[in-house]
Amino acid sequence: MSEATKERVRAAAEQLGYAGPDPRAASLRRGRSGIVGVLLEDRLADAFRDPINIAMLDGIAEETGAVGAGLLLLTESGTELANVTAAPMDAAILIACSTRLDESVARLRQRGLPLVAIEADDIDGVLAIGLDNREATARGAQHLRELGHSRVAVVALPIETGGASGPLPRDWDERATSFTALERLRGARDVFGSFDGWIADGSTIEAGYEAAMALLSSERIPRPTAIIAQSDLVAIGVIRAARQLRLSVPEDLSVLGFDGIDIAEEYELTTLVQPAQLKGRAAGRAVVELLAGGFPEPVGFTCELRIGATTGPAPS
Amino acid sequence: MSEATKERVRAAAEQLGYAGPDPRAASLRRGRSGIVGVLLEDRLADAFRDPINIAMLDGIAEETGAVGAGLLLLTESGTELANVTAAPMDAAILIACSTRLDESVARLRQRGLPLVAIEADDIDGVLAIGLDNREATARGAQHLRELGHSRVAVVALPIETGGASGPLPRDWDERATSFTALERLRGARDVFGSFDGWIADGSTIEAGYEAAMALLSSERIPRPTAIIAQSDLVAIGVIRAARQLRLSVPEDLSVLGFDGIDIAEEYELTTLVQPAQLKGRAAGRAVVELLAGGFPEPVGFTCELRIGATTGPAPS
DNA sequence: CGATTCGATCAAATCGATTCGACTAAGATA
DNA sequence: TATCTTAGTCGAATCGATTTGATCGAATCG
Repeated sequence: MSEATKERVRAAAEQLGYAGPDPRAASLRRGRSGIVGVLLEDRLADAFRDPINIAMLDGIAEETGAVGAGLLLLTESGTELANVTAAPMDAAILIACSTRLDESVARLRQRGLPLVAIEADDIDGVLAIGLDNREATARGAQHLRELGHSRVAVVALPIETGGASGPLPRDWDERATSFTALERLRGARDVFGSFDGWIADGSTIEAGYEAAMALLSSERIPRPTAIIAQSDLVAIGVIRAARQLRLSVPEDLSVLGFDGIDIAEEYELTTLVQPAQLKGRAAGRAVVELLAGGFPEPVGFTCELRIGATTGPAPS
Repeated sequence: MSEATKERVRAAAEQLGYAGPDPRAASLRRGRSGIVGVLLEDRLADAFRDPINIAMLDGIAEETGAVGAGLLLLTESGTELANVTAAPMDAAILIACSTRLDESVARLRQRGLPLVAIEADDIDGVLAIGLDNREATARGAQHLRELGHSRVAVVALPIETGGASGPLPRDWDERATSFTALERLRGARDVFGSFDGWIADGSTIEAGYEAAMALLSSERIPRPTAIIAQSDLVAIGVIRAARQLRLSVPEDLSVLGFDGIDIAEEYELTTLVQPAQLKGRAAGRAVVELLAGGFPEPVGFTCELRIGATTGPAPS
């Protein structure tokens, strides 16, 4: 096209007040909107309070951003089911969703969207990005056992959406719908058989504090010598509760975390370090491949046990 | 419609493999996609590292989610300019964007989208959600002056996109494009006239630590008796650097923060508490109103000076 | 009983970019 | 010179839901 013509077109567009090609029309015709949905279980503030989720999201953004796709945040709460149905996205990434029963996931599948799930049950047609939650927790538990601990308690992440915090029910294996929490519980059981536990209100320091207070000052159950926390934030809360109760860590109480977030290093937390950003990147890359018509393989990541200063020999 | 007909339709849809109404087509016809864009200056991981942004985003989500709109995350980096142009959104919220010159903002305006800017220069047709950055900083600075400080230094947030960390240039008033950093610098100038300063690498503890190390161990400039940090995270970094250098806070060095994030309370930080979530809510509500054809008013929020344990009388 | 109205049903036009096919013109080759 | 490419233009069909206007039947009212 000649430069003069270009200019003439530009001028005409200007005069007519043409605001540029309408993305809506383009996406209808092309069948692509350039949007990848990210479905989060929690409400936004909760989801982003945990550095793990942020790292994952960042990994996702890195890969999807590279092909010019935007990230649409979707939460399952309330009226937003409409959102899941009506959002013009090309694919979706499910983060920590209870995929088994969930209605929104069903809708997404029904729409025929390529789906990638991070840490979820295997589902037909949904590409899984996994983490060895169970084995990793077992490894951490084994570490505690080797230190002589036998009376351990678990502070679990919420095991079902909308569930309240409180003592971990005996039948958690049947009741839990949150995949990650469930797998980590199983890992603890693999080593210790049965144990007491408390469900925290989320992956936050405060929730960990509350839970540990309940566990450590209960008259109903004997005080554990070690606590397996299902996240580092929770573990930090546990440590604070112990301090509050004048228990020293690790002399009186050993604390095991999960995640390996930055702040855990300051506390010299013994924890299971997971590659959160890589997980996100893998999910992002999988989505990109799926959209390009490829057939990406499921990916599984493993955690590394990092021994810090919060676990020690069981008190005699 | 009769129940029988309904069922017949449903069956037919099932048989034809109809995947539900196509949101792309609906959004073309209706002229609405149900998506609100959120334009962030930083890359995602940086933006979400600061609890302030998360709180804001949560506030936004609360209001936009209530009308069934999803949030599309957009960053200005690299190839994503295409994104800003091609994303099918109904409106956009600009967070901490350098609105004056920015190309992406120009594109958004050109597209005729309703725009809401949080903490930005006034622009025609862009609804402003403001914060009294300048006055609040001045109030904090005044507090320091009343404590007898005269040699203060500022650790500033990045004053331009892509700018490196380093000493604060004398001509910051002309060079800065980041509205928030600029206003807070002006607030400090209102009270102290001139001062030394260092530009941090972002709103993180590490960046604050680096900056304070540079400021406090410099041989070029006399050691300040107080440091004005432009965010709480930075302030915490400053405190750590002071500790590292065996300076006690507030005896040897007073530290003033900004934001009032949760973690600041643990440090008993003297800081300017801003209503971050309200800011987000206001922006969200404004967008909703704009989309409904209303004419919302600009909103301005104010910070509250919370005096903690990190500021004290200047050493004699 | 005829006329009016209300509701339901259906066909057609619309949103705006993209893509496909046809057609034209200019240049290259036999 | 005639034919065949190649490039470039242009009109028309398409994506799929929504909305409007028209048509029809039934029920109500005078």
